[in-house]
Amino acid sequence: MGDLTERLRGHGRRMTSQRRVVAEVLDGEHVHLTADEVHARAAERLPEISRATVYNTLGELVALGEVVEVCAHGRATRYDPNAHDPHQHLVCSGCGLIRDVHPIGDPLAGLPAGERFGYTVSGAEVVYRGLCPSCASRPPHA
Amino acid sequence: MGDLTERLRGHGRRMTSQRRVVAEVLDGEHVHLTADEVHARAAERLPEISRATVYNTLGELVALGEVVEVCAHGRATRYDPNAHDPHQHLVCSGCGLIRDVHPIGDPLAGLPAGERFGYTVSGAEVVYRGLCPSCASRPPHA
DNA sequence: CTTATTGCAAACCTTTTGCAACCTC
DNA sequence: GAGGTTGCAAAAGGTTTGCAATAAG
Repeated sequence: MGDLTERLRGHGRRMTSQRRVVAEVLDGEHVHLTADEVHARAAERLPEISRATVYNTLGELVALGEVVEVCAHGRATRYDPNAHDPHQHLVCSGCGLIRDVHPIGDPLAGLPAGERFGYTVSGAEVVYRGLCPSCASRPPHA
Repeated sequence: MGDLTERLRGHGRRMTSQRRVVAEVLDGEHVHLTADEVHARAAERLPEISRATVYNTLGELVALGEVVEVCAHGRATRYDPNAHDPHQHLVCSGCGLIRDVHPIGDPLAGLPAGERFGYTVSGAEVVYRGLCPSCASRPPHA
């Protein structure tokens, strides 16, 4: 999978230790980290790395299509390094836990030409909402 | 359609001029306004209305299921008053223009039991991405 | 009257920006 | 060396919060 590092270089970017570390953090944890979490993990290996650089690098990776932004209603944006495996997200309305899921069929198929209003449609992001097992068993009293 | 006003009262809320004005703004414009735009339009009729109150009211309407939050990658959250007509969104990657669209079939049907990981899945939000006619005709040079 | 609701202003959090120093090619 | 990158620190949104004043039921 990984080697975002290689891909960054392949796109004409200079290879710096900061970019390497950010790429390693993303390759290592296949979860959906926030920019701040990426920064924290990166800082364990490269203490002086700045938040700005983490944002820069994440932005580049997103622009290159190597990482996907997952927008989390209100909260901080999360970054999904699993960009090469087409998938969607199942988000718990209770605790926010995100799981990767693989729906059947092409989501684009559901949008007929008559509903495209002249747009050149290139993709579809689906967010399934529900309660994870642990939130479902514990009613949202509080 | 509208009358969010009635529904707010129906949910045991006190009826205030602020809530009425916010509801009217949403009922009137079936576009996807940001909280700030709602505040601006509301202030035309009720100059002293505060941003905090607009946020409060929008939050209540969302909690009551009368309005849907549309999260706009990075930019400010937009509010969709068209909550009673099940639909999805087609977003222009160039300028951010949002259109309501009605896909064929139930989006939930694409997620088989084996991909639900024990979640109680209750809904699906789909964001179709593409370029609107005007952005498609003008290459993203700049 | 009771207490939900408001307005104000300050606090918060996430993300962006300006710029000199730095390091990769 | 040249210029892409970085770190810092400040600024910029967008949204939330605390609390006294206000007004709905």
